[in-house]
Amino acid sequence: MATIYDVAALAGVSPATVSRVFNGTSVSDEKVAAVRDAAAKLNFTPNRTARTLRRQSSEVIALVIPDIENPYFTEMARGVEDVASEAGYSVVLCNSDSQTVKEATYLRIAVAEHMSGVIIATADEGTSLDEILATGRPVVAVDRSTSYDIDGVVMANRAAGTSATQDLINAGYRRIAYIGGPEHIDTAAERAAGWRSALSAAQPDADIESLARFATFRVDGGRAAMEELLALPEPPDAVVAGNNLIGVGAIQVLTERGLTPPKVGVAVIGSLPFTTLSPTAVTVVRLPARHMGVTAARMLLERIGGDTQPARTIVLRNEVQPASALRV
Amino acid sequence: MATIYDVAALAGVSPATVSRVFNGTSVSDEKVAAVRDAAAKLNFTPNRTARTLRRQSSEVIALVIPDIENPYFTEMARGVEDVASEAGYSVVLCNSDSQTVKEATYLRIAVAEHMSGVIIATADEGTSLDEILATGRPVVAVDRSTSYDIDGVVMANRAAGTSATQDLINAGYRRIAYIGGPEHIDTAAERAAGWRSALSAAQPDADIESLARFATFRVDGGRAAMEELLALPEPPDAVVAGNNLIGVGAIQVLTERGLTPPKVGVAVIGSLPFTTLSPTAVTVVRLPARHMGVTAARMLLERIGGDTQPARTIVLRNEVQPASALRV
DNA sequence: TTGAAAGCGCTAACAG
DNA sequence: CTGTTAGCGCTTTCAA
Repeated sequence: MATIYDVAALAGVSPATVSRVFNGTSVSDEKVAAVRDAAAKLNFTPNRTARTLRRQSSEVIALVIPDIENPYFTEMARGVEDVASEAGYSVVLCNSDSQTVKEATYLRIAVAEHMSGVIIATADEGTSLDEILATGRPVVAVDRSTSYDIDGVVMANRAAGTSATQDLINAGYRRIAYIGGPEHIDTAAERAAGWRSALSAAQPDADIESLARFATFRVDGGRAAMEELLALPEPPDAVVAGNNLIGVGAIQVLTERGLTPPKVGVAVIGSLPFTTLSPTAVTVVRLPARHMGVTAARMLLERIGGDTQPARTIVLRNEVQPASALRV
Repeated sequence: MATIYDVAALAGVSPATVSRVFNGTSVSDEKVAAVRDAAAKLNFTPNRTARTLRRQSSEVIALVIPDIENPYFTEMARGVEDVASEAGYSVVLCNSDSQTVKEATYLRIAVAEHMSGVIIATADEGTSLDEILATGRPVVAVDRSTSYDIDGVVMANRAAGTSATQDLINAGYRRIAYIGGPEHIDTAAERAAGWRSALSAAQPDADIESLARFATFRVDGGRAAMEELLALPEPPDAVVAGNNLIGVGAIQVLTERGLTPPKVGVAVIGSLPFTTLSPTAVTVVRLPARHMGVTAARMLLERIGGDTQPARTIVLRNEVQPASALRV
């Protein structure tokens, strides 16, 4: 690979001038032309590693997510990527697999590779951001909030839980179960709280807690919990799914048993991007995942640019897309 | 951040010795201990940028895929990641969005960042690997084959097309349409060829081509094509979907019109990871995406390790999971 | 086995 | 506006 020295020699200028041309500082027009010519002739691409070493920062941001196979997070990733690449930044996608150990490894790499910032959907309460924050790098939390004083973007989780439940109540369902993610994840807890409040308001005397299940935020979690609920002496006639994958699992089990929605009512918090259901059968509380990514990326870029205002948390509203099929 | 010099000073050795400790070359036991102590005390992490600059290569591989929101590719990414991280490599996921321009940018970054190798599912025929190959870096093609003499891992696409179609024929369907990806993508062309041969063998006199549609490899592509097919004077009674997302789109349209499979027969090439259909309603030709990622990563790692055997192409077999629901 | 020293390619003072 | 120069932190000969 050609270096800045080769270009300088060919263009008859100093290496510093070549550097300046590629960094937009003032250089006379003729020299700019000469340098560009030479660079093109040599097929020169600046060596990013050297630049990074020298500058102590690179135009790369890390995006750490707990599950790369969840469309919710990939949709968010698209949002991040679009904003970042627009601004000349590349995005490195890191899959923590919900493990704080992997998370820590990626965070360490981010520092060791001089990345300019991090957007992270934390695995759980145990996530430590102390080290990365100590380096002064900006970090933005997405989807899940943290105990750190940093920027964040979250969904209106409690409201999502309430709307989902309310829609089912309005449709005439009575025994409305809830299947959520692990209780120690704040999004899961909030959504459950929304379900609880909507349901207990409608049915003050009902035994609500026996209808709650906490699973993993994955398809098999939803399946297992749904099976458990159906095995109850008095099974539910509807269910609120705490995220998209749980929703898929629950619907799969229902379908396999001939209880296809709306025979049993289903409301899902999160979109079902690849659903093959009739669009009117299930209530969906759309979570603006892409928008969350866009917002987070913008905030991070501002911080990278030197913005020092106090930490903000932005809460994104959801949109309810009610099931219109009649109950059977 | 602490540097190698800080550690050296604290441990009472030379920087070179510290480097050796972290690179596994021979150092006396006492010094190893001293260095490790000092490193721990200072919370030292080697600066990867500096190492990369010096070594002219880094333990990072790039994975370039055309659609990060397609579960097929994220499943593959998981396979790559698992193998790579096992071997101490990080994976940078790059989304080309099926655009050769974006692809070229990422390839250039891979070089400029001294990454050790690339696994790429090319956007289309127009993809140029000349530059990256000229740097001597190993490149492995996945999913789609290229015109270059490099390692590759592909699915048995033609066989997939045949099996899918044959299964529908066996189930008694007659007018079996095909919706595939863009014809200039070789996977799409091969799968179509499989459909064509199976169908023309079974129905030598039928006008097959009027039942073929070429769309994008996305949900909306599948939807549009399915609508077109249903608008035909003599609509098909079954359809083969060229990939998972096309399948989703086609099934959505059918469901919306009350033609839920198996009323109209559907065979999908690729898994439907988040399907909410009855598992017996649709024929699925499972493509081992994770396995493809694993295989590609292993091959790449071998090449990075200096393996110079002639380029290999590995073809992965699929597994047909027939619909068992009876035709209605 | 160990240390001294020379860069990897680039940027950013500092001079001019 | 332009060139000279000194490193960024690490690895790797080369000597000892």
